[in-house]
Amino acid sequence: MAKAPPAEKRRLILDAAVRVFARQGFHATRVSDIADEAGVAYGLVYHYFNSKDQVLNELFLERWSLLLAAIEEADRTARLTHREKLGAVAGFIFESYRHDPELMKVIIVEVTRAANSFGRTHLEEIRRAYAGIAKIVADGQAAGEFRSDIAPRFAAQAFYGAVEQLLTEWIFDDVEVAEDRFDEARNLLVMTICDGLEPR
Amino acid sequence: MAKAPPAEKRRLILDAAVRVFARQGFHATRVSDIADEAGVAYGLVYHYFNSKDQVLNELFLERWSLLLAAIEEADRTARLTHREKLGAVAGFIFESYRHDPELMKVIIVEVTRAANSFGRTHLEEIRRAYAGIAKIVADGQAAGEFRSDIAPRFAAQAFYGAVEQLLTEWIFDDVEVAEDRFDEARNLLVMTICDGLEPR
Amino acid sequence: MAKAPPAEKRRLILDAAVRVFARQGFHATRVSDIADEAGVAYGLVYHYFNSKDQVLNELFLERWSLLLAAIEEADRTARLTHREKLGAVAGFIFESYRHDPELMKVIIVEVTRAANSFGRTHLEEIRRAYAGIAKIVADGQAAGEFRSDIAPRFAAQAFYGAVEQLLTEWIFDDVEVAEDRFDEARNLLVMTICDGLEPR
Amino acid sequence: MAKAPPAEKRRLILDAAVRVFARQGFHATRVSDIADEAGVAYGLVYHYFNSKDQVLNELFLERWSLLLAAIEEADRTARLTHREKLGAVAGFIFESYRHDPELMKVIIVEVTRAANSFGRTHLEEIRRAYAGIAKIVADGQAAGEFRSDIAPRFAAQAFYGAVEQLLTEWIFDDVEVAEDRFDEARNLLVMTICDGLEPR
DNA sequence: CATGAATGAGAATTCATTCAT
DNA sequence: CATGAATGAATTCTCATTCAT
Repeated sequence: MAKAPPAEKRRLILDAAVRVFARQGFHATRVSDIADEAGVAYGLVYHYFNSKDQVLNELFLERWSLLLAAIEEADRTARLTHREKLGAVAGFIFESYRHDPELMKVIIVEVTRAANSFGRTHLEEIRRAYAGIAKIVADGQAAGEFRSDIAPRFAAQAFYGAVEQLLTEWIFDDVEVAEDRFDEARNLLVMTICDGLEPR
Repeated sequence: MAKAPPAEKRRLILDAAVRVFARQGFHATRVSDIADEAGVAYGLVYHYFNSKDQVLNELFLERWSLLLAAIEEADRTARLTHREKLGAVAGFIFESYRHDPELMKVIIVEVTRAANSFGRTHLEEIRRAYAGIAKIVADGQAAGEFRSDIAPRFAAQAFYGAVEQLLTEWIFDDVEVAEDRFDEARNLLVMTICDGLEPR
Repeated sequence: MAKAPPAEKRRLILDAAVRVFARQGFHATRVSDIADEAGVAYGLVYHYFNSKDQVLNELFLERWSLLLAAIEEADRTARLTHREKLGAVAGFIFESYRHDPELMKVIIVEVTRAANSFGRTHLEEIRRAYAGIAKIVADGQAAGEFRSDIAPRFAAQAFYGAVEQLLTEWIFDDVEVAEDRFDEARNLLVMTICDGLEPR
Repeated sequence: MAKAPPAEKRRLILDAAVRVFARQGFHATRVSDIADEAGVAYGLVYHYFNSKDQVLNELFLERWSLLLAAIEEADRTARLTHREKLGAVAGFIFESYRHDPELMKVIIVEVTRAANSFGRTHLEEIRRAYAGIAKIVADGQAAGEFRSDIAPRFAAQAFYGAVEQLLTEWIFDDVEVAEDRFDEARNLLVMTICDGLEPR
């Protein structure tokens, strides 16, 4: 009989933390809330993590590294146009929300939008994503696919800001997002940013 | 001799709160920090406000009502194209940052992007701004100025999200923003959202 | 035109204090509550009184001195039997409640029954009443009207304790006491204490 | 080796609270006083109790339930006359004081006589005791042992009031009560209430 | 690994009292 | 006399973190 993976409770705690962070926010969450939600003893959280902060850090980094990888992959995929690459990035983010809305809520609300706390801590990681998007834009410009009078970095900000704002609305709404909204959001977003609001 | 305005210290406290909230974040700010910064006694904060929360609420509402007014005014100004109306809105927000970056930092970081705390409290007010922008878009569509296959509400989100993301970058950077960046940001943003990234 | 008595507001404050002390208790009453109830400015309370404590002290002493006088008068009134003298004392107390239940509530709850605060402060005054009642009992014993195997001091305690307990019940009930209950209480109390529960 | 009872410190805190409440009164007692007296850390008080109030509530209920049981037992004991039953009740209360004067002080001063705070909270429990005594009187009347022209409830109030007043005197005196005073008090009290002050 | 009792620094809030006008 | 702004000490309760078992 295979032995159970030694640290399955670690995962239990991380997953529970996502749920309570999403529900109450990081600040309003006590360590005991996490333990209760996970069904483990108070002290076990400190057995696996050094602090409450570290739990959030880990959740963030775990997910954010996937985003960075997705951006890089989009960037590397030669058969895609640059517009399609931006679509792939937006699609990955919206898919992430579809897959685990609570985790995405926590990451956005508690980290990427928290300029005074975790946002600052992870600023470098966060900006790596912006840089990745900016690179796609820059390459698109070099290929003549995008206009060149908008700085890539600026375009990346506008793009990412629009994406996050849509997510934020879903988060605020606090209702299940209909399945067809995810693809729609990706398509509309690419359309808006690449084609613009004015008719061609 | 005219009597001194009765509640000048109230203003002193509000202004001091902006500075410390901007510097340390709302959560990390103790009421005594506000009092110290304002140069008044601890208890006076509670003489004028019921709680630390109320101080932030008041700061937010004070400025947000100006934004709502600006959006409405842009909406009402007949001589402007709808593209120009969006430019006016973006311009007002960037100007607000130029005028008082600390206050804008506080409002964005602690309220509009704080979905678990004050963002929720002021959700209605916040959405009033989105609705105002969406109305401009809808009117632009009706006038044939904007394409009609992007929902106004969606476009408003993308627009506002892009604006706020740019502000957030300035906030994170924590360095004085050069004067010419404000107009540039407004123009580029309108260009991006209205014309799109792809060349025409 | 006769000038208004100079310190009528002092009275206003005392009377207001009775009402709020009765309603909320001394500890839960803020000085501002008293001022509000009296319809005067915050600081005026401190113009007339040195402290919140002093307000209560004055209310107590004002009323308690009347009780002491009543006990003495009963004691001095030669035409009364000693049983009638006790009746007069009980009657005065119950009448006091009829006349101003809020004041009596404050005096009993906040002073005579508050062994850790004002009860201790006014212990001497309070005991003066017990001593007065004990003297009536002692005289009754000397006159052969009361049995001599119960110490006067002890009898006085039992008597006063019974009286105060009845008042406490009225206080707890918090409903208007029917008019006929006052005389009834006095008569029954004298009957109980003087004749005893067992049939003669 | 038997494991130490898990919550012995809980008891330590309760006992310490009795001492400090008795010494300083509930209001003048800070939670840190309790912790210091118990020799435990500040926070441990809040580990076991939700608030300072709850500590007092628990002390009260713990002991008051014993009183209620004692009254019921007296009521049930067929071999006793009703006079003896009253004697048993008074005896139990005086014994309680002998056994733990500090606890009785706290209960009387902070609860049963505190009409504006804990007295109100525990009114129902307190009145259960009065009702129990009244039942003994009523049964005594039915048995022809007591006169029937004094309402049982009234008699119970007078009886309990007399008992509590005697305790209050001991409390105020703040000196050790001589051993022989407890039995004497019970006997005299029964004599006073049942036989009356007037000679038979 | 697992438990949860124990610790104690920290922060918000209250409110009696003072004082300048 | 009258006002109410200003002061700041005092105290409760919270909760992250430690640690003995």
